[in-house]
Amino acid sequence: MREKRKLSQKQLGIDAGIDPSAASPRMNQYETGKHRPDPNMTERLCQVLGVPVAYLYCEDDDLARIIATYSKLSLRDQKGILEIIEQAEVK
Amino acid sequence: MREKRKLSQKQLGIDAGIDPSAASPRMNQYETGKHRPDPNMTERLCQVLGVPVAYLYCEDDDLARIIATYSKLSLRDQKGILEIIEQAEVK
DNA sequence: ACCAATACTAAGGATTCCTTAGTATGCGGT
DNA sequence: ACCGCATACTAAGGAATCCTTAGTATTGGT
Repeated sequence: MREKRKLSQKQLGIDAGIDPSAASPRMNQYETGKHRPDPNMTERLCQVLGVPVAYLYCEDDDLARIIATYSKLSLRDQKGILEIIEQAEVK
Repeated sequence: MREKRKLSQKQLGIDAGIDPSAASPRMNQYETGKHRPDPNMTERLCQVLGVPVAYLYCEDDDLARIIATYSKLSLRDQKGILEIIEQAEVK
């Protein structure tokens, strides 16, 4: 017996702390764009999905990629990136 | 005669399209955290301030700094940063 | 001290979201 | 094909949040 792979809308909401009886409609309203999650819920959904909140607010795909990648690097590598970009700034 | 340097809360709001008679209290409510701007207003405020929306949603100060700095680099330098961070990813 | 500009607060009307109830669609098992 | 269940989706009203109006407090310049 294995676990399910894909997370349903409803289950994602439940994992983010929504009452199970309300999770399905709410998540659907988010996905269809009828409503938007408030900041707290946005935070929790991102935690479940494993992406930084900032990732959701990027029109720039390259920047989105940088954010997602950066957030998974070791602290050491993160600091390295920071230094490099600050070099570029003054260059 | 020179222009003013610092942007008041109110003026920032006006520049972002808020009715001048309401700009001061609204901006203050945002700055003090009593209320939060809706997504459209967030977008406009960021445009006026010249920062990407993602910048506001960073708890991680280093990442915030990266986002702000990156967004002001030349396209050429931006691509360079992207390559470097993708190197780090697989390393 | 005075004035003007800025910062801030309270309270209610306006707007948006969340919940409840329910319908529709997709899909595996028989 | 039919049934049963899980998932996806919608409507509508109560609940929560925001925006506006009116006003007070604070700061900075002369």
